[in-house]
Amino acid sequence: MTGTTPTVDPPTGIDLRPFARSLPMALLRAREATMRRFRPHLATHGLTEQRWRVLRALTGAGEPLDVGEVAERTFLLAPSLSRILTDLEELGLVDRVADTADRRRSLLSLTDEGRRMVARVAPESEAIYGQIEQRFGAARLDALLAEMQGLEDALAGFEGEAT
Amino acid sequence: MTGTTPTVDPPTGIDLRPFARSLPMALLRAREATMRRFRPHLATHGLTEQRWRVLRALTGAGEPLDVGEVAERTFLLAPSLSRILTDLEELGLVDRVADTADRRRSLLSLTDEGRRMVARVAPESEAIYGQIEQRFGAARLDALLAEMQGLEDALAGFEGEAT
DNA sequence: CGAGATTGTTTCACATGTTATACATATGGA
DNA sequence: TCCATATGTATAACATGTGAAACAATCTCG
Repeated sequence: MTGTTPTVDPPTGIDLRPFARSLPMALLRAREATMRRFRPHLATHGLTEQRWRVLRALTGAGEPLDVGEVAERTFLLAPSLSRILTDLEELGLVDRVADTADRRRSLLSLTDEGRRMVARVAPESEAIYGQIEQRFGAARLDALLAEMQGLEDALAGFEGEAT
Repeated sequence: MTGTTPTVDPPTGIDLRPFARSLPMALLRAREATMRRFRPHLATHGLTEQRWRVLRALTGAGEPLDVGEVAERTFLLAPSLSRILTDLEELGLVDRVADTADRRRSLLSLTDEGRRMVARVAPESEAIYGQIEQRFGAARLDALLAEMQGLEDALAGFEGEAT
């Protein structure tokens, strides 16, 4: 390190926060450090992170969900989810039927094979999570999760303030 | 909500952490909540988040950087960075010259136009960051950044423990 | 009832993420 | 010198992120 200056001062004279103090970068790095633990495990089952999120959402629901509901729970954007559902259907893990009440909707549920996949993947996935929890500290992790929720809350809805 | 059960207990009998307690999901949501503030601003200048990261890295460096150095600082993978550099070169914002000492490397620097772009974008970008800091609390934000660094540290290097 | 607005989902177009591989240049010995 | 290996970067191939637009079914209100 070169000193205690909190911001860089490049030749252009532009005052710009260094990456080390950038919240988006910090969140990105932390997430990558975490996901690096899970990806290889999921890959051995032919699953991507996002496909796994969809399977998880349907597992936790206990009843068929429409696409919008799954999008919210998995935090996937509609175009991504649409493609992923096509794949999961072809893999025989997810079943999609039209909603009789509102034919714009399709209702999603796990197939038996989908449930077996979840049953195979979940234990090791939870074990990896347990390792992370142990390494970082369970209470500390809870506090971190709470603070991130606090950040979301703080940032929710101050759209047009800089006008 | 249905109760105080910390984990879902779906019909399959699979014990799986709900999304609300998932660290990867929390990091994803927090990052998205943050980036949602910056993306429209960057878009008005024709910049994506990643292109902006490259410009920032070169601004802060003060000297030409090779591609690997930029990849590390921006946390971009080599294939993504390679494509982005092609774009930034075509936009006239970044200059790439072969390293005479080691011709495998190319050295990257901002063009004058690149510096002008940074000078245009940086002030509002910092202003948005300031709003976030104010909303969430500066000290609280520092603490959150420190904890995420702690998470990275805790997760660094325990690759083959679950064998 | 019927045209217009709304909603759920998909498609398009382009940028990036991710892994594996190719390519060129460097480097370290036999 | 020459080969084997290592290193820096780029390409390939596929999956996802992102914003905009298309599409079909539904709703609303005159």
